[in-house]
Amino acid sequence: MAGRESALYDETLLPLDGPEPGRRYAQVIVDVPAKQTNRPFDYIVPPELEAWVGVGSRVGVPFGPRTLQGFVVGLSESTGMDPRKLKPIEQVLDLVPPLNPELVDLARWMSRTYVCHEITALQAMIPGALKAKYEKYVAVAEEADGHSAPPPEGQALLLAGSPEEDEITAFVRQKGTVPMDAMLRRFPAAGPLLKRMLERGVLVEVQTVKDRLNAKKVLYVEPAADPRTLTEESGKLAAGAKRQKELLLHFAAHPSPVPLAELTDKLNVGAGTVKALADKGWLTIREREVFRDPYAGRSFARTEPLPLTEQQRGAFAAISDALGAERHDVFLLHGVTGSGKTEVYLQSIQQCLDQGREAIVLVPEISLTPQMVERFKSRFGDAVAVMHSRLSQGERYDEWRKIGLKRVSVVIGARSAVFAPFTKLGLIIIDEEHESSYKQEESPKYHAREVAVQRAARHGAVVVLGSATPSLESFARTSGRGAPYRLLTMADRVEGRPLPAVRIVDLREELKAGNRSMFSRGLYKAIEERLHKKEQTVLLLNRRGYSTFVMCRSCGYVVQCPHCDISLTYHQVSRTMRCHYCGLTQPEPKTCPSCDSEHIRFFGTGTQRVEEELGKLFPGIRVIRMDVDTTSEKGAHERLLTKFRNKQGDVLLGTQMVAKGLDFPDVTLVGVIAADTVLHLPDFRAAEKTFQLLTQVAGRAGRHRLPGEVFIQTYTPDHYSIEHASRHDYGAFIATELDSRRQRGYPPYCELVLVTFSHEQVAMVVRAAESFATRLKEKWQRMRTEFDSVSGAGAEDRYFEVYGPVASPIPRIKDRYRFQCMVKYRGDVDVSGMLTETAAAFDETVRQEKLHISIDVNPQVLM
DNA sequence: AGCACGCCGACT
DNA sequence: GTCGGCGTGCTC
Repeated sequence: MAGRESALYDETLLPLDGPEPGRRYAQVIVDVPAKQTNRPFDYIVPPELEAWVGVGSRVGVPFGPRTLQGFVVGLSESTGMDPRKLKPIEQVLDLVPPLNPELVDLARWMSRTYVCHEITALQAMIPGALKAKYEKYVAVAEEADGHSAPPPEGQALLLAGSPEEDEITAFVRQKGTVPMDAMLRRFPAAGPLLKRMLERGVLVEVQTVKDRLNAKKVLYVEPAADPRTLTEESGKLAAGAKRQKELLLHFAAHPSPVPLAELTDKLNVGAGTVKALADKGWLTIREREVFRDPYAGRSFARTEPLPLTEQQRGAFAAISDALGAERHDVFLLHGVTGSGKTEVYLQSIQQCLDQGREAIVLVPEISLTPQMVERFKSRFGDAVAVMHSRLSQGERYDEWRKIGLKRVSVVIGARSAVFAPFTKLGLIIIDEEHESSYKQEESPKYHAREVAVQRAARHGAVVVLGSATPSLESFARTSGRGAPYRLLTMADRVEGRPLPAVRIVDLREELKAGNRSMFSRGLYKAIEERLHKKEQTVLLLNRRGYSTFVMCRSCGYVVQCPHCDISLTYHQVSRTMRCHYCGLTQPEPKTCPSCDSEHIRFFGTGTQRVEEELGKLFPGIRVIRMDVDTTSEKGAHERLLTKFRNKQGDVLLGTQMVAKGLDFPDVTLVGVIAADTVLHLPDFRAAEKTFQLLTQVAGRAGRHRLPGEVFIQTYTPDHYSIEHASRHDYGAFIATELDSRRQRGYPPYCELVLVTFSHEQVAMVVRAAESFATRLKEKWQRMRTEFDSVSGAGAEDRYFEVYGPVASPIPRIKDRYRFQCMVKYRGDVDVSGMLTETAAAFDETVRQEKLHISIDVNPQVLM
C-alpha cells in the first residue's frame, strides 16, 4: 500500500494575505440553483476566519433555516445591507481556496453565455469530491446552545415527556450529536415523535456542510526525541527487545518520518513494536495527508525534444513567437494524421514552462490513453498532473490539489481540465479540437474550446487548437478580414510516410453480385491476407449491440422502449433488449409482442454481430471488441488496447473509440463496415462528422514502417464527405461543406441555440414551447425597433429567427415528451440575455408543473 | 430549493 | 366558527 502514495502533502499552509482591509464582508453565491438565488448574498467575515477567506473560497453559510455551501465571489469593506442583519460565515471548507478570482469571473461569463445559474458554473469547475453534501444532526437543546432552553410558558408540566421521549433525550444527550438517519435507524417508529420534539425545542436540528471525501491519510512514525536520547534509551531496553532497539537506532540515524506500512515492510517489525515505543513516548504515530498517485511506482524514461521537420518548425516558430511576447493568440494547427502535432505541443509547453508559466493540455476523454500520458510524463516528469474520468474520485481530487499547491505546472486532461486553477497560465492546447466531447451536454452546457479562449484572453495566453480535420467553425475563423484565429498547416506525415490508400466499396454492387454478407469481397480478402501475414486490422462500426432493431415480419411491429420513442437494441451476450437512452433492459421476445407470430427478426448490424460473423468467416480469429459495453469497467479500455498492442488480437473491432489517436505499428488495414451510419442522422453536421470519422480512422493505418490500406464500405459512394475523405482532401471537403452550410443557413454562417422543453404531458409541453417561441419573437421585434431607431453600425448584418416548436427527433425519453425550438442568429444580438429573460417568465411553471427547459448555446447534437 | 406567510373551501 | 389547500415571496 505504502508504495502507491508519492509526494508528501506537508505543505506549510500559511494564511492568505494576512489581515488587510477590504475583507470585512464577503459576497457569496449559495448552492441553490434557482433564479431568485442567482445573485451574491452578503456575509460577515468573522475576524478569526479573515485570513482564510479569499475570492474563490468554499464556505458554509447560514441561509434561511439551513446551512449551505457557497463560493466567495467578492470581498469588501462595506455592504449595501444593514450590517446588523448580516450573518457570519460559519466555516471555511478548504485550507487553500479551490478557485481563484479569475475563475470566479469566468463562472460569471459562463452563466451569462450559456444561460445557467452562477452556482452551476462554479460547481463545474471543481472536482466532484468537493460537491456539497449536507448532514443533519440532532442534539439536545440546552447542550446545543450551551445554556438551558426556556420551557414554553405554561407547558412546563407537559415537558416532562413520555418514557419514549425520555429514552430519546437520554440517547442523544449521551452521544452529543446524532446524525438524523442514525436516529431513525435507532428509533424506527419515532419519526413523528422526533418531529414534535424538534417543534417544541426539546431537540434541535443542526445542519452542516460536509465534504464528500477527505484527503487520504496514512499513519506516519517519527521520533519523539533527539537522536542522542534515542540511542541512550535503546541501551536501556530489556535484552529481549531486539526489534525495539533496532527501531530506535533506525530513528536515531534517520530522524525523518516514515509511513508505518513501510516500516513494518522494510524493517520487518510488527506494528505492535512501534506501538510499544510510542506508548513509552519515544516515537510518535501521526496521521499525515498523502496524494493518491495513480501513476506512482511507474517510471517514465525521460525523453528529449526531437528534431523538428520543416513544417513542424514553421508551426512552432509562430507559437513560440506569441508565447515569447506573452500575446493572446489562437492558432489552428491543421496537421494530417501522423504529421507530428504532439511534438509541436511538447516543445511549446517546454517554452511556456521555461518562461515560468503554466500549461493545460486538453485531449478527448477517449484518447487519454496511458500511451498519451506517457508522452507527457516522460518529457515533463512530476510537473504533470493527469485528470480524467477513469480516475477514482479521490485520485482526481488529489491531482487537483497538486495544482492549487503549485506542485505541478502542466495539466493534461479531458474537458473539465480547462478549469485547472492555475494562476500564471501561458498556454492551452486542445488536441483533436473538432471532437464533440469538448461540449458538455449537461448544464452548464459549455464548450471547452470557447472557455479556453476566454481564459487565455484573461491571462494573455496562447491557445493551440490541433486537428487533422478541424471543425468548420474553427476553420472559418482563420480566414477573412480580422480573422480571430491563425492557421498553421502541416500537410505531410513525418519521415515522408505516405497516407494510406483508401478504397471505397459500393455495397449496392456487392449485393448485385450476390454478396449479402456484411463484408465486401475486397475487405474479406484483405482481412484474410492480414491474418496470413500476421499483421493487424482495425474495424470500425459506429453502432454497438447486436442489432439495431427487432421487427416482426408478420405484422411489422418494431420492439420499442415503453418509456422512450426509440427502438430497442438487441444485445446478444446477455440475450436482452436494451434502450440506449434510458438504460431499460428486458428479455428478448420469443414471439411478436403484438401478434404473437414467431417470425420475429433482427435487423441492422451492431458490433456484437460483426464479432460473431468474423468468428464464422475466419475460424480461430482473435477479435478484441471495444465499445461502451466492453469498456465500462475501470481500466478495461486500457487493458483491451494493451492486449491488441501485444498482438494478442488480430482484429480490433469497435465503435468510434477505435478511430481516435491510436498508434499501433502493425496495423496495416482499416475497414469501415458502414460509412453511412452517421451520414443519415438528422444533424446538420452529419457530413462533417462522417468526413472526420473516416479521415481519423484511416489515419490509424500504416503509421510506421508498413504501408497501410483502408476500405470504406458504403451505400452512398458518391457522397462528397466519403469521396473527399478517401482522397485525404480536407480543403475540397471544407469548400463543398461551407457552401452547403451557407445555402442551408447553418454555422459557421450563423449561430444556433437549441431550446428543448420536456414534460410528462404532451399538451403542456406544446403549450409551453409555443408560448416561449411567441414571447421570444416579440422580444426580438421590440429590440429590432430599438436598433432601427439608433441605426448603429452592423445593423444590416444582424439576423434573428426562431424556428419551431417542433417535436424533437426523439419525441419522448424516460416518459417525458419533448419539443424544441431552434434560434438562428447572426451579428451583435444578446441572444443569451433574451433567452434568460424569456425563460424567467416560465420560472413558476418550471417550479410547479415540473416543466423542463433546456437551453443549449451552440449545440453539438440537435437531438 | 425549502419554508413561512397568507387568503379562500369543507368540516368538527 | 376552524383546518388546510397551495399561490407568493424571501433567504444575506
